[in-house]
Amino acid sequence: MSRTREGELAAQNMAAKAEEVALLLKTLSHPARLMIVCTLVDTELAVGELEAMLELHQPHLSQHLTVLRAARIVEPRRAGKQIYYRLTQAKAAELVGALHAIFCRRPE
Amino acid sequence: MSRTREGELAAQNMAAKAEEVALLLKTLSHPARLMIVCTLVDTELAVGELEAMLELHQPHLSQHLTVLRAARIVEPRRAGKQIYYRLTQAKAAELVGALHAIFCRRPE
DNA sequence: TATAAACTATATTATATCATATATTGATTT
DNA sequence: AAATCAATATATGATATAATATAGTTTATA
Repeated sequence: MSRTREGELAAQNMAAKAEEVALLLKTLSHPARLMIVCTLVDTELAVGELEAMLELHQPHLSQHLTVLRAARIVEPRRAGKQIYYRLTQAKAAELVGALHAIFCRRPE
Repeated sequence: MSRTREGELAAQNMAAKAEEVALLLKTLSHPARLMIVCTLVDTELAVGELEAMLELHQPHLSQHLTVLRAARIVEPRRAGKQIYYRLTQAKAAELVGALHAIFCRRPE
């Protein structure tokens, strides 16, 4: 295979992967959504609990949860009047872990 | 300090940090910009080289480089007619490394 | 001054955000 | 079982921001 043809393929593979990852980053690139995902990283929480912890207005929170649900980053479970959310994507959880390690560690 | 006051502080600290990180994610959440940053992760490259590797139209690429420059993720160095770009933020580089580890590893 | 490399401006179109108002769903009381 | 309440979701609309193509501009060298 010619070198330029190889380059085209490499660019296309990279573009496909970049599109997938960029989409996830975009979904997480709002402070509220990032906080939601961070808060859910090691526990399931009801909407009302998130609301209290993050100090977000209810419809606003709900709208962001809708975005995260659509992206399949988060999944709801109904229990009576309340709806509990948890992370569903291992990769998203790993990413949050990495972000925490990079940006929230103590500066040496 | 009261428990609710503590909670407010925690929420505010988290919000401040989330805003910073979300901004970075947002800057990287476009496929072209993500590819640019990935490509620069271990080498400096001229605009023309990026153009060829990523198969992007020149003004399009240049506009994305402008965004990355404004975010101080990338820095230009002029050498004659050409302008070489390189990463300047250790944290951004670490993030790209983490993304690579999470999303580009072979599935087991 | 002509050319190559890269940047900037402009205009169009598409998306995202967020507040307010309204709807749904399940539990509780009468 | 109808009315009510509490928890959450959805709809709507106003405003802001982002993406991208085309055209024009700058800078450096030959």
